[in-house]
Amino acid sequence: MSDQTNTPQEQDENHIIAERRAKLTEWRATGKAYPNDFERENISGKIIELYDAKTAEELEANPVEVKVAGRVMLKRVMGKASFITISDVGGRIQIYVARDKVGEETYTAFKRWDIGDIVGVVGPLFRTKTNELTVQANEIRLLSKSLRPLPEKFHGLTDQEQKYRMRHLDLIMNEQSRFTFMARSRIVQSIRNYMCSHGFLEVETPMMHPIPGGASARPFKTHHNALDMELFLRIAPELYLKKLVVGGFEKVFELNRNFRNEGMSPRHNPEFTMMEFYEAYSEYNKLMDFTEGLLRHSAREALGAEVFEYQGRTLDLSKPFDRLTMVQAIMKYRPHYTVEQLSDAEWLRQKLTAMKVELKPDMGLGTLQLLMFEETTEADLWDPTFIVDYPAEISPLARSSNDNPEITERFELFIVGREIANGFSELNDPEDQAARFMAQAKAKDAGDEEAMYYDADFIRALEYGLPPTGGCGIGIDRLVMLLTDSPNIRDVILFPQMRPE
RNA sequence: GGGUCGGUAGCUCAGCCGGUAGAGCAGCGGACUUUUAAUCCGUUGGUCGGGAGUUCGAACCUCCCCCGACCUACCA
Repeated sequence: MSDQTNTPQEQDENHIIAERRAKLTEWRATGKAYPNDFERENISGKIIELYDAKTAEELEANPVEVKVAGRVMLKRVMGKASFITISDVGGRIQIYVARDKVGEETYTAFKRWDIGDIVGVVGPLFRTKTNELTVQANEIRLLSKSLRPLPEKFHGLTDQEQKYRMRHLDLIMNEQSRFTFMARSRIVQSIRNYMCSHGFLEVETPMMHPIPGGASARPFKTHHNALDMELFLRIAPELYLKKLVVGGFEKVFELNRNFRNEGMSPRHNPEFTMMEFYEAYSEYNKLMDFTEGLLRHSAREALGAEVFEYQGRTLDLSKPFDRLTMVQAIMKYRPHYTVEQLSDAEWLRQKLTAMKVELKPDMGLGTLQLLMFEETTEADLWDPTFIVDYPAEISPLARSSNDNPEITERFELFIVGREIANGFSELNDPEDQAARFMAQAKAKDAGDEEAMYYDADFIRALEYGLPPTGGCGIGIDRLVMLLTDSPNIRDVILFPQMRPE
């Protein structure tokens, strides 16, 4: 396909692959290789669910014939009879293959098939001496030849890098990985259900933006040939979603990818999944209530529990989440600091400088408090905690507090020391928003690469009138990490970004 | 960016004080009609991540580089 694709000559070949290729050549010579006319009718897990309670006698009295297919995971040949274990989407099931049943020719061919091959089997269920529910093969066919050997059958694939680079192999070998991604699917489904059942409309807004907006982050750039224009992969859907609220879709959500051209870490992937929702006539306190409910719902759907273990430590989503300002949070977790100190910009400056935090001269009290919070407390917020009242200067899209123009009606939710969600009462005053954009544009000119652009199109939309609105984004990958006990974001992304091999 | 650990057969891993490479699984040949990581006998696989150096001799010691994991920092 592309230049990067290995040609057959370049592919790593070894004697095992050569041996399997030779078997494939034999197979081609004897008939149709890779047939697609096997009609699979049963799934292993379902068979076990339906018939595992049946005794050997019952199965003999009322034979149950099944047609199963799957990948050969284990193979035990004993002369004229063999056992194999095959794996399909429902799990694993054992097959008994006896020469007397399948015939001499098939049995001889079967003995040359390899672990990793995909086979189709037809026959009745029975119980072995050790009482394992097993399919007695009356027919067995090779459906797909595997040219590459699977990892060692007992230890499986353990190399983290290989698991990420060859997810297909990871999924073949590791039950845990299959479980994680099935759980991810259930979590995403449960979020959709929750949103839809609360009257939200799911929408899709552009991934390619002429002006990247809605967050403070560096974007990926691309180019549209026909329009001969620069485009950016979106860093957030926020501005488009608010336009939809202007348009009268009062409750909308979008569950999809964002792209940020920044560092990678166990908690950051360049493309990640976010669920953003907006609700007219809501505000940040109501959003926090709703977000709590949503997280409990997905925990129940995914795990059946609101209290569970994360990385060996209990995580309890059932209790009401703490709601603290940054100063309150610092004082709760670092009681040796006083309100007076934390309200004193000069004191904070000195303290932060001593902690080797880089400060800019124009940083206000709120930003200094935020830095202090990040430095001392953020990582310790294991139990779910909403941090509220973010400084206006770093929240250019959020509505200012009615009591104090320096702070906004904004929250971030922290769980196990990580940011999981970010929400606020939306800034719906077009003139205020225009002024905030101006300040951002100025910061960008001054060299702040993450500052926002002035988005005239968005201002024009606000000028038609955005109702009072609350909006929130939830990091889906990080939520899935919590609910699947995964320590690394790459464990919950099927094909995480990797350096080229 | 910094720190720690690692890269040896297709896979999982040993390899001590420097003496030129091992096991299990997989593969190949053989035995075996109820096995469970089947077992038993025999057997084929290696640019020891790459390069330079020290040495009579390097998987092992030194230096440089590449790749990865984890921690940390940065970045949201």
